[in-house]
Amino acid sequence: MSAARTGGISILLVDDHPVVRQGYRRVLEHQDDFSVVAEADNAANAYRAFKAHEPDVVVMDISMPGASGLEAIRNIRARNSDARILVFSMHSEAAQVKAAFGAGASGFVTKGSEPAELIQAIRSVARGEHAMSDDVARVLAMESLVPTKSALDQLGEREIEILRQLAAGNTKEQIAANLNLSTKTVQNYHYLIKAKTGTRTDAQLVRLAVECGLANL
Amino acid sequence: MSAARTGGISILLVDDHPVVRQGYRRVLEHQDDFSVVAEADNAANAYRAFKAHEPDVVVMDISMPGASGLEAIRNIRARNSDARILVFSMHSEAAQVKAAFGAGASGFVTKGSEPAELIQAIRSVARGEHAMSDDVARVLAMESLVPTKSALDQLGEREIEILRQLAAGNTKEQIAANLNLSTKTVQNYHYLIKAKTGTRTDAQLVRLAVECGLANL
DNA sequence: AGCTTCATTGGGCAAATTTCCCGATCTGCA
DNA sequence: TGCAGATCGGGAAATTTGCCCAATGAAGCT
Repeated sequence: MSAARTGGISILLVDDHPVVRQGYRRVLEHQDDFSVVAEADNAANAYRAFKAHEPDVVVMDISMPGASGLEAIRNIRARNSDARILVFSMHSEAAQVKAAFGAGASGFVTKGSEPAELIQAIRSVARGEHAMSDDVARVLAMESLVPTKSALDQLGEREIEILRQLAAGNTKEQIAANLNLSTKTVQNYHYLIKAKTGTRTDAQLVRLAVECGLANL
Repeated sequence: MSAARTGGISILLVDDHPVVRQGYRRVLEHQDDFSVVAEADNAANAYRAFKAHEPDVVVMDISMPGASGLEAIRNIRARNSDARILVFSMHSEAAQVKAAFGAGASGFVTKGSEPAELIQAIRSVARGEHAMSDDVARVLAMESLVPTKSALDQLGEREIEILRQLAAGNTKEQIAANLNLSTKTVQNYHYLIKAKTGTRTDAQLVRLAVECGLANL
């Protein structure tokens, strides 16, 4: 019997790790009014499963191989603009959260949250509300206080270009040659970029670039 | 009542994501003879929990922030060389599998495996056998047939660990603190790693680490 | 036009880091 | 027993960074 028809909440789980998926399937089904009606391990299957079951809530890990989870969100919303999708992610970068909501998600909970937070968030989005876990809210709140948009918006064109090349693995000499600048200028940009983005390490810079879609690894 | 005293298997779960941990806690406890006696969310707590409970099997995700899971494995084995530790990882890179077994793990299962594989592996290591999931076995088999010249093979364990933390974005000071080394030593390793892998830039190092499954981006 | 702003380009210089070199331990192993 | 290799760190010169500065040019506003 469908949970939807009994006043409960029917759920589609999307995560590429079977054990993990199976894991929180049990956590969720421990709630009497929850019913996991389907599972999917990638974006394409998520869309198919949604069409087949039209669940009340989709709980989705967006970091999956192949097509992006964001793509899956957009596809599902394109089909049913009333779909409730709760993103369940490892990370809580402001850019990722915004991208998820921008794609049509109704909620965002990190895997670092307590199970109770996930359960509560599912109930919220099922009611049509928006929800996010505490840590996500904190990150977004910080973001809104400090006028920092997408981390890239605070960078000029040249800075972005240099960040891109740095992330690509180019040395400062190569970048200077590529852009016809002095090594010193590239060095100054490197410093400025780190200052503006609040990163300490080059590795953090690479991660930032990848997150912002500047570099693909 | 302890599962150990009733002929069952007592388990310590180590994973830094509460929901995920809670998730497979339920998967495991669904087995009548399994009993999760403790949980931990980092390497240090894992060691403490092991001392306190002396479980039959430790199921551990080795990709955790701060001190490495490999370190935790070594610590636990140093205390009780009979400890059975089953690594439960996102990745299945040959180098990482070897490092885990080298550190004293009894088994290696990826999160991409079916729950049944995890359960079976736990039973195996509890009996004192070694175990690994099918995908891990396939990777290792390939490796033994065609010795993959993974860039990691030329690196020692310490070097790999330091590379991992560098790629994660940690500063040398943080790494030194995490591993209880002098900053100078970390510096020397950083230099050595770049020399051995032929990389010039930290960004290239990050890419290398990601390619080898050492870093999750 | 006159003014302010800001992106872009680089110099300077003290402080920090990197680069190589070296030796000391501590292993495992033949 | 003795060798090879991994691990750990010191030393010193070379290089880079961190942070200051100034000059230019292009908008943009009034």
